[in-house]
Amino acid sequence: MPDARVRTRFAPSPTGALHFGSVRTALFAWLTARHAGGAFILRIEDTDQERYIPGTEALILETLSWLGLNWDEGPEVGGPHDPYIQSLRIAVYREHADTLVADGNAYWCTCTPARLAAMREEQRARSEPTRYDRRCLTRQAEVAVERANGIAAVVRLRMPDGVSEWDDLVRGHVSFNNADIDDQVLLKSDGFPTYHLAVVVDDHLMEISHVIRSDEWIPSTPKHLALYAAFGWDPPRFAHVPAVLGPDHQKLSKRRGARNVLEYGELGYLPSAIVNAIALLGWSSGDEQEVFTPQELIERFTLERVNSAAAIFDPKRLDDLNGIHIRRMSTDDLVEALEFPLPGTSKETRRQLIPMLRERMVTLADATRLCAPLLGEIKLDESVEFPPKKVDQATAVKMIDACIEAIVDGGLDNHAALLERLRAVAEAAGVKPRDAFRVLYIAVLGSPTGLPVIEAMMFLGKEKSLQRLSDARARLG
RNA sequence: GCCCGCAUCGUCUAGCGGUCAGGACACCACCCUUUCAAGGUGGUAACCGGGGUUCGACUCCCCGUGCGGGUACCA
Repeated sequence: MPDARVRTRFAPSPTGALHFGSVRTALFAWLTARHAGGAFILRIEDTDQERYIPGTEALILETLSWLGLNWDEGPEVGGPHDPYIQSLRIAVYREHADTLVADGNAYWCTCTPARLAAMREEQRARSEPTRYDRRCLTRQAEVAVERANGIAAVVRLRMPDGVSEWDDLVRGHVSFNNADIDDQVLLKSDGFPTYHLAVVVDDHLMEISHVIRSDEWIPSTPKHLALYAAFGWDPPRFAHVPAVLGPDHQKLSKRRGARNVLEYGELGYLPSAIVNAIALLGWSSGDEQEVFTPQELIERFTLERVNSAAAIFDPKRLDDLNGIHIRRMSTDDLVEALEFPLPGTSKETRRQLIPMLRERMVTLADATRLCAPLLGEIKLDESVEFPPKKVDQATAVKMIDACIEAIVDGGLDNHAALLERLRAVAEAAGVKPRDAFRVLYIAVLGSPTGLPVIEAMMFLGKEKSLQRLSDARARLG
């Protein structure tokens, strides 16, 4: 159902590069917007000055762009709700916090961190939930004096009584008893808002219709709902997507080695394959299709089909999908994509290589290894048996001599004739072609495996091929 | 401690009271084959445990267990 009113956002904090977990959340939000024909907004949540890591903001934009997750409003492109960087919107949050205090939905608090810590410790000891005891709420006149005297103060949400509940698009009905929920700090003593205040104010002001975020936010949602109610605003729909776990069953995190998604590009993974792989982490189409282009994903994706259980990322699955996406690429696109793994080659050279390469790459980087014997000299590897197993010296000599002879006679243009002639020699020697041909692979490529040998020789040309064959012939004695 | 969530092959998942529990990755075998791949065919492999509800539970309810998350003047 096209619905231009659907507005989703991805709101990362610039505290590090994006990993598969965060990118998947971004993807789900992007797909939801694109599926509906709505808008996708990017907002930078940099309200924590302590954790800010310079440069990561640029990294985030680069990652999303590389993956093709384009945003309609946000950094670089602007939009009607500019700025989209929270540290530039401090006045807005401050104003809203004042309103909350004026209406009695929030209050100033001057409790010290030390008192708070002691309080929580006692609560734990009594098996009670840890939450602010509202000491300052009962002494607001004194707090006002303290503030006037320059004592550090924060604004806390006055969590209402009752129950908080909502129908989560992936979880279904969720409810919390408000008595278990803390009076959250909304404005820190440094004047910056906490996430909770900023996210609600911005999501409302930016007209976000669907808040799609990771499920670690579930316990905070009652606080957000209380804020919407306090402001008199309609809350958005919520969709809490499950976590992505690493092979150790722990949540993906930078510490513990979760890779920066951009690194996958350097390793030769395609954006479309990565998008496909992470979409399948928690989402399924409902039929048996598992290979999707980004466009197909846009058509098929709905939040209702997102699974609520955490998923472990499987690199093998990405490899499989990457190979499939490479095989489905057009030759022109491959010519471009191969420039990085095959530096210094011409477009024409890459075009010639592609037919041999296409079915053999898991990542684009495999092209480097596979093409090395064709683009440079072969390296003699001591560990490569020559002649190979199941082939005796005499047969090896016959294969090489026959190959040299055939090339001298007929050149390299007639692929079929050359193949036929070599097969005949192998059979006459009583050796299976599969074994006998290994001799040629080692001679021409330096390895018993690799690109198809006749095609490789055609690429190398007559002179170079003959040279390698006679070098190998000499090694056989 | 307190609160919340999740639970099907090793992994990602389908399933929405009655199925031989399906697919994909990985793995194994075979076929194809100039190597390696790719492709094709087949195979091994799962409903966390215990109670209910029901004529009948993977499916609904409860308890337990396990795992994850929250519990901050971090997001």
